[in-house]
Amino acid sequence: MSPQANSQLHQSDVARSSGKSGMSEAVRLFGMPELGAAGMPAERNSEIYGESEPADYVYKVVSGTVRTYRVLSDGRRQISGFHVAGDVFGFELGAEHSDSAEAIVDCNIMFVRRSTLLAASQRNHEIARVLLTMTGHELQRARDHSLLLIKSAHERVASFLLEMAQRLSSKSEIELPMSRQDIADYLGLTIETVSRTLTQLQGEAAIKLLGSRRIVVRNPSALTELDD
Amino acid sequence: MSPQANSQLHQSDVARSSGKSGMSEAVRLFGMPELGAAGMPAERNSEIYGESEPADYVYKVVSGTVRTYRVLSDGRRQISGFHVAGDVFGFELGAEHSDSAEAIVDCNIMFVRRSTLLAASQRNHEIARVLLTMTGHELQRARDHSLLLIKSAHERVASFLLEMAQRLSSKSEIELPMSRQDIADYLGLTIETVSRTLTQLQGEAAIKLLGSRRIVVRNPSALTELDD
DNA sequence: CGTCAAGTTGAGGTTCCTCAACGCGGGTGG
DNA sequence: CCACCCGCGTTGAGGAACCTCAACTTGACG
Repeated sequence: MSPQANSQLHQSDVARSSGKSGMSEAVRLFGMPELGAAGMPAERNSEIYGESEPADYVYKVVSGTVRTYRVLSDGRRQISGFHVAGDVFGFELGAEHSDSAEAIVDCNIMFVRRSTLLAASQRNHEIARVLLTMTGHELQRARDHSLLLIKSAHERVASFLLEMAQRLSSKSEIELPMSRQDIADYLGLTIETVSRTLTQLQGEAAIKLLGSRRIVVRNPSALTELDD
Repeated sequence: MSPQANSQLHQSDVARSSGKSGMSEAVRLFGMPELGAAGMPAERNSEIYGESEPADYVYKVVSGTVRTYRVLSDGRRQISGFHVAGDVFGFELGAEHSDSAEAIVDCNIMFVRRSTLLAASQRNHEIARVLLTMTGHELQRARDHSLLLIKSAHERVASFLLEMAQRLSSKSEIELPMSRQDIADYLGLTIETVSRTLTQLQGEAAIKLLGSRRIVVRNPSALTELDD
């Protein structure tokens, strides 16, 4: 599925994204009238773009959560990142996407043409700077993810919970939009190991499970010790 | 160790870097007179910059091989990349380096001030474009590295050999500049597992070991099958 | 020829995966 | 309204992959 001209949301609807600290530059970027950003809904589990499709658009999450992932020939899937409101995804340097993107829950998405963005960056230094900063942030996240993958299962789950607590909740209670399978594929573990580890963390009084997707961080320092 | 004004190599000495396909843009970048690139030697195992030091310089390998890495609090080390002649490293968006860099063998290194580079990119669209492309390449490599880390030991070692064969040799014979410990820390394995896996690959007639650092790829397709 | 770092090999242990059964909850149809 | 079903999650038992610890080998260099 590629974005069509039938943008079913008005810009005014999608412009009030949450835009957490740090990434607010990307919010401004999509708000620039010269880029002609449009909006569209993406329903749960629908594909936004696929690996090796032409990378003609760059996307921003307005609401909901998106996963980007790559699959190996034998079907193993690695989720390279979760993208929440305010996050930009799908920006590539090559002509084709190197990963796929799917909505985890019903989402609202904005998009701009990549060619428009690149052309604008030739004229506008500010846009060029934001593009570089965005790519640099992605690089940072990719490296953090690599570092995550050399840790033990306990440490990976703890790091994941801290990351999610920081990114999608202000309080200590986390509402996870993704399934155990998504978490497992992000952490390079199996769903059973993720489940067992969460149970263990609860046993250590580090967290409390309120239903499978609601988690309270009870003892953040216990998680932080596992994180670094 | 930070680069000093005492550039002990003339530009003419260091300008003839090998500059393999693709990354040749970076070569041109360091050749631009307005950037005032300078050169320096870096001897085997010496630090080029350290984690959380100010990221005042951007570097390019002229000759030799460099490792960049991060360490966890308990001493585990992850090598995020090996950098050979023509590769750029040490470019950060933040004020501080997020990894460390060391020369694996005696190297010649060029460097430019980051502030000079960023200032130049404001005036020169070509430089801005090269910076973005460079960062994008790094992003691609970081993601490939993440994907590597979810594979089995066999697959990781095979992928590593293919990567090295492609990057630092034209023939099928590879001369590895790095130790087993470096390889292990790059692949998220132990030296024993790396050693055993190489022995096994030799047993499967996929490779031939000529001394610990010289390897002949005997059956590339056997490695490629493990790679994707 | 001796020394020392680097690499290899072996034995045993730990972590995580695999396969399987069971539990829970939300939706649908009788 | 209840019963059933089905996807999702949890728990258990056993096995495979990789790690740890230790001994031995190799090769480079004085």
